[in-house]
Amino acid sequence: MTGGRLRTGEVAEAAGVNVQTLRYYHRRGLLEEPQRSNGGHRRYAPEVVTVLRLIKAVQRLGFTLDEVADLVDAASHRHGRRGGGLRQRAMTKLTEVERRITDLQRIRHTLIEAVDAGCDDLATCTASPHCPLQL
Amino acid sequence: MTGGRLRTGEVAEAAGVNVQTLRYYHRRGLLEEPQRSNGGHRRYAPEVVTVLRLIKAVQRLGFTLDEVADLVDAASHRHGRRGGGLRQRAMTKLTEVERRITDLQRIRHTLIEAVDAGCDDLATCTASPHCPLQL
DNA sequence: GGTAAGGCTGTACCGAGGTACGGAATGCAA
DNA sequence: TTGCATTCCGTACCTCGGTACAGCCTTACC
Repeated sequence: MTGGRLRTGEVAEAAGVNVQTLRYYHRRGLLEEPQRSNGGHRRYAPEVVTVLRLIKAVQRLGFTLDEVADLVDAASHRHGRRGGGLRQRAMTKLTEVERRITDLQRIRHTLIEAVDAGCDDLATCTASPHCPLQL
Repeated sequence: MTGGRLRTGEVAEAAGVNVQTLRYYHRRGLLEEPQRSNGGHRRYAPEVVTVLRLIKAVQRLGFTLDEVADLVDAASHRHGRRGGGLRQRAMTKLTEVERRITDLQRIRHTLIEAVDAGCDDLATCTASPHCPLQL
């Protein structure tokens, strides 16, 4: 299991990210630097593709790259009660997401009211008594 | 109704925005330039405060400043079928908002699954068969 | 008239998550 | 060995909605 190392472009393609994004993730400390060829080109172990997909999956759950870096970091050198807290972090993120949902639902109701009010013009709508925008 | 003009700081304070924001809105074409004093200081009609509050209200509904500028523009020189379409734009924005809500709800479910799965560490969680993150 | 507060302009910066560019060096196949 | 594709690195740029700063000028009040 030591052969078959991948070059930057191959990794990027396999993981569905841009080559620049890969370099950016290295700079951000999300991804550790792989081996290099004699000429300095990166030679990735194939597993990095899974790591990238994991990063993208966690990101889709609403975690920022800083949070992802933290999580990945915790996961990599977990020894004796270091690393983890994933469950706690997911719960925190969950309440954040729920708050964003209720915000958007309030916005949704206001938009529905605006559509129902039927006025088609800002100036006349805001002047009317059933304008849903409170100024 | 020609007296009582306001200076920049007074308008900003009354509308609850930063002075710089006011200038920024002028640059963006959201707000038309008011009269000036001989020395070049802006002299606002008091109505601009309402306009600012309107902008903020529309923005809270999820419209970008470009869209707000468009709306304000349409409202100001509405003559013969120009201006309007507010209802249509609100409907479009409504479907956008609804899509964001369903996205967030999907994320919410995945987070709940992750919490329920109970694994506290990325590395072990992704290796387990009931990991909710599909890579 | 003096002086402090406030306003003027242009320009730079923030954060988040990338994306693009330029010029040089490397890798790989024919 | 030649030639083209790919990668290297540093740096600049992008969006969005502002915010901050510097250096000078105006206004308002006493």
